[in-house]
Amino acid sequence: MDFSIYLPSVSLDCVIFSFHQQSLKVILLKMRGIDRWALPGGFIAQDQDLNAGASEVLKLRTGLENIFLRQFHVFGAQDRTGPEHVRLLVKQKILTQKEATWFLQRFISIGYYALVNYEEVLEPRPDEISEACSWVELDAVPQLVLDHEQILAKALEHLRKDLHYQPIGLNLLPEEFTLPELQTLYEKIIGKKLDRRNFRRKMLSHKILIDTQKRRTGLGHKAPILYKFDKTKYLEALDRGFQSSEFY
Amino acid sequence: MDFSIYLPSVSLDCVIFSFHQQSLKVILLKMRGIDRWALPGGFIAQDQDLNAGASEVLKLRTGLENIFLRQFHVFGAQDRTGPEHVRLLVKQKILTQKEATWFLQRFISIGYYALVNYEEVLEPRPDEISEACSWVELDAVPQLVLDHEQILAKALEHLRKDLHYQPIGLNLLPEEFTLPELQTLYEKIIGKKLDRRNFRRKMLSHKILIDTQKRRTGLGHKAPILYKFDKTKYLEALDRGFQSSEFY
DNA sequence: ATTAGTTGTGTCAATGTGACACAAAACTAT
DNA sequence: ATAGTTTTGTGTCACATTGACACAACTAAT
Repeated sequence: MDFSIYLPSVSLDCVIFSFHQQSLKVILLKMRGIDRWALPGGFIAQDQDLNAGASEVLKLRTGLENIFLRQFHVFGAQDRTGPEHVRLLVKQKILTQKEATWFLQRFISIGYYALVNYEEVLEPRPDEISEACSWVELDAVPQLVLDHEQILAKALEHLRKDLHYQPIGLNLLPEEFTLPELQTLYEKIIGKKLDRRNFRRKMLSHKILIDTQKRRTGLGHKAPILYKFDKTKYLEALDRGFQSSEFY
Repeated sequence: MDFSIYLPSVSLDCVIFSFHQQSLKVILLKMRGIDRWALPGGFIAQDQDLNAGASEVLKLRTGLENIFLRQFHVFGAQDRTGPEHVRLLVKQKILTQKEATWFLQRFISIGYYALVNYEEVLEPRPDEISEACSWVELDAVPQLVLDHEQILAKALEHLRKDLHYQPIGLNLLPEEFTLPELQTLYEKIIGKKLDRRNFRRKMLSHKILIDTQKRRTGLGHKAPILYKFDKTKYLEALDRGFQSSEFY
């Protein structure tokens, strides 16, 4: 592997969220030779835009393109990377000496979070230095390498904040979904239960949902209405941001 | 100047805001040999934390320490930097050939914004490749180099958003200030006029202001009350963030 | 003293929020 | 079929917040 095509000192890490079976999940990679997991990451080619680099990482791991992807923070502590793991990988001949030199640099890492549709991701794909790649439930995240736990926590924090301004769900839910499902998504993100009736009222007030006139059956109780997003209005809300009173 | 102490590929730019004579200002540097201005920026030493690097830039330009400073975005377009200006500086012998090599790298730039008290900044200080450094009114910003206009615009956008969650003013206003002054600050940031009475009501409801029992006189009209921030509550509000209803 | 310009306080209607109750629908077990 | 279980859709009501105002009080200049 030739790393000279990449910008030195700069890496990026992606927190890839999805929502499946009523729980929030992220993609993690199991590192070789160490009992720790990591966020999928990568580097930026010399001739590549930063955001394009992030898209590439995403494509590599999920096979998806044109996904909701957002920069949220740069992690730049001087001691955020450590040589131990790299040395181990050399000893186990997973990395060559030359490759190790690259990884032993000091990196700052640009954190991105992505929102993807679980169903559309066929099989998360690992890279050279990891032996597995899979979806992990947010409240069952194992020990991570380096500062990746901080990165994950910060991503969630930003996602939570962004919820105040923006609609969410288009990228995380299937084409059609019920309001209770959307509510669960919100609850998982903000970490607390919401009142059904108030949630419905507020959500419908945004006028970004379309009643498909269909219902989800087979659940052993009253069949909830299937909605889909009004994409035009959704995207409009996404960059205009909703609510906010006279000033804040 | 020896640049080998710095991390390659990485630079940072600071949008330093202050509020003076009822208007928002930023510090800009007049570039040598070209009729353009730039945001104060810098690089990160190999053994320095990223945020420490930003603090250092701030200290260098304003003389201030412990200032409100926040990362807001990374600018990483492949073509965001250009060789023309650097070549000119070499021709004019402002930069040596070796120094030029450093500047001709591709950089990603981490954007920071800072909020400082105008009064406490003695005299903004220029660097080697700039001939002047001064406060410029936000609506009188001249042509800037590279993508600095975008950086400035994005900084303002973030400042505006952050206003929704956070108190502001402690870093921008003098120790004591009047409510109309605070209101003008808000108006300049969000770019529109606010209703005096509603502004006062909302601001006081946050309970972060202390009535100093003094008034500002000499204005030719009713003397407004001087307030100061309750620092404890202010800082608490800063990291807890105020308002936000049941979910968003 | 009068005037001009602003500030502090208060009111009121409209809207939004939080806390609830109840009936309707779909499946299950009998 | 019928009754029971569960969860959904709808609606109400008190309370808080918001946006749009009117008025009196105060300071300096004339």
